[in-house]
Amino acid sequence: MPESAVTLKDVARRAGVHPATASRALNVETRLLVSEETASRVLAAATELGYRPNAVARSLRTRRSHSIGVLIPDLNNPLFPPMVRGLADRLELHGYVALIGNTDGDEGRERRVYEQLRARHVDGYALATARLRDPLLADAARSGVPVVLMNRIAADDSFPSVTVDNDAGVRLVVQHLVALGHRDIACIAGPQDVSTGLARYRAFRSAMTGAGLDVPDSRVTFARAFSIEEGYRCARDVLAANDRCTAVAAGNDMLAVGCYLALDEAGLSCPADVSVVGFNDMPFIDMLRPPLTTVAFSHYQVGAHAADLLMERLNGASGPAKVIYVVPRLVSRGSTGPRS
Amino acid sequence: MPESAVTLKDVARRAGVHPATASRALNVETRLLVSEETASRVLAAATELGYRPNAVARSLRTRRSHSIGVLIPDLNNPLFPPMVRGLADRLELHGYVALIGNTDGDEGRERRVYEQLRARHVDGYALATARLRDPLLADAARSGVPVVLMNRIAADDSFPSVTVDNDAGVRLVVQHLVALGHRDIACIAGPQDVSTGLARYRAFRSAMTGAGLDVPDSRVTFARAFSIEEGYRCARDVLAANDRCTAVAAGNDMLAVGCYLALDEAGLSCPADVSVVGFNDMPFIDMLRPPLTTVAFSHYQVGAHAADLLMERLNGASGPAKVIYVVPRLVSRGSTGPRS
DNA sequence: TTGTAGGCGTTATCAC
DNA sequence: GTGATAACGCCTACAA
Repeated sequence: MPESAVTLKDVARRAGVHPATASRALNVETRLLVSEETASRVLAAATELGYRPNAVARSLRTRRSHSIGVLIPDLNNPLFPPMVRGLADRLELHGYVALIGNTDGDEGRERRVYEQLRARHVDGYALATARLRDPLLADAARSGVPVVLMNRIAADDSFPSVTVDNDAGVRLVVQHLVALGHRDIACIAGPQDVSTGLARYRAFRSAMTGAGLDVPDSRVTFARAFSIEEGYRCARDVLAANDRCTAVAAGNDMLAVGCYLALDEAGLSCPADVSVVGFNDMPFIDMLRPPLTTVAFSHYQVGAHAADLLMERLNGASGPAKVIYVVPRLVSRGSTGPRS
Repeated sequence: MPESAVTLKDVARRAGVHPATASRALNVETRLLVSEETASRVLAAATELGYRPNAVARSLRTRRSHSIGVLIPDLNNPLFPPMVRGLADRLELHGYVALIGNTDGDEGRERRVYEQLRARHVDGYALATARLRDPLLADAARSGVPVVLMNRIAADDSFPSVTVDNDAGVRLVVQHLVALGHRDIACIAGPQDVSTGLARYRAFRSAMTGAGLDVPDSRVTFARAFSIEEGYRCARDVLAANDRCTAVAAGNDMLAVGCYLALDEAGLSCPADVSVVGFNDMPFIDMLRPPLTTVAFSHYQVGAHAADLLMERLNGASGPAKVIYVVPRLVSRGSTGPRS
């Protein structure tokens, strides 16, 4: 296989036409401008020479890089790889490639990666890092680059977004626990500056009220991050309050795992003493002991939908931003049982 | 506000110099060619205007894209995200960005993604997908693009590579099991067409022999993939052979997890009836029940080292290919116990 | 239907 | 030291 030094000019020469004609023949959009016969001659020459168009030169000319910047808060969180897969798979169908950046939830790093990607002239962004009020989003909006939000959405509906229906998910959680006889239910809420944290917390309060149950302040703690460590810390706090809750609704699976650790430490058994419910049904969470009851939805679909919304935008659609809510379902496993 | 349409020409005009001079002033490498005074004038103009160099145009001219293609067999496997992080973090220090492609272990897909990245003129590749004898590698070698291998290496040492020391790791495993009194040890080996599968299997045989222990064929099964499903299938086979092994050494953690399932199904307890050891110490594996005894090493470091080797190559180093072996250690957890 | 020409933004290579 | 000029590979009015 020869070096990819084969250029359009080479193909043209081989086919006995002008480079411009070769270009037209090779581009699907403009092929109809060229005679059937020369077109096939050019195509033949191209394959013979192993011609690969130079994407860089093309980008410079067309001002489209056919690449999408993707910002992920934490690629180590198993929730995100499937989302990235869904996004990248779908983008690939349209000839786009994803540039993935990890931000560690750090605002400065987020900004740096964003600018890096911008310098590479990505055609759009898919952000899984959105905070409810996010200066980065404001900038992005101003710059006019298409942006879609995954998993987390913004406070206003100005961006096309894909997220799980957090309200519905939390309702399922509370219903499940209530059906098992639980009335004293604690909440380990996620960070309140991102939509998933806030929406689930609010939904929890509202679902509890709807069930005629009280939520004293001592039964709510707020995690500063969706991490195992924070789940552990918060669960300890709740347990220390010592008001005998029989179930815990965690803001996501990571927090639930932290909760497991705290229960272990306190010598409490799950679900015999305390039931635990998570959110996300992330990979491997069913392998824990006990397997975690949680709210499931297709992470892959979130990414795939996000790609679709982005493609719409890139193709010039410009109506109001669509917000897609993926439907969740409760997966009942071993971490929840009847009230003791 | 539209894209930062501010170009080098704008900066030059504002600074009252020729674009070429502005270019020299802004490029660290060539700044010394320009007078101190004009340099600072150009820099000032650049910041005032918010100039961002156009990476695409620069690539076209310099034939360097400052991007690296990364091929991952399965991003959903928690082993890989930390490796990608290590790689990307290190690359970023040098102004490079990683384009990540997922291959699903599928050869066709792998080829497609590779070509896609090539069309984008990546400056090099980091491959975590290498088979021992890999046609893709042959092509890559011929094309002259720098390539490094992560985690899996090739049959010959012709590529700079980073991998865990599989031999040492497996020796630790066998020593550990033998010290616990086990003599009847089964092996669930990974695919033999990749280095991790083959090296660990061979090391197992050799370590067993070294310990004076026999390895009948009935105690070895070969997984067709490093997946939970295959681990389950293989473990069932081994158990069906019914020759009372008391320990299982799995080719990696995924296979070990599959082994857990088969043991559960057979009504056997781990570690009371059968001890299980994995390899990789992948994230979350310590949260299983029982927590898996396994061989640990820094996944992040593998990626980081790979980036370093790649940078060396990109900077023109051309000696024989270095192969870095990361040192493993055994992490003893709850899945191994004394021979029953 | 095909050829011509110009330029996307940057940098390398000349002169001055 | 700085300016001029010419590419890098491709696309697209416009002309023929």
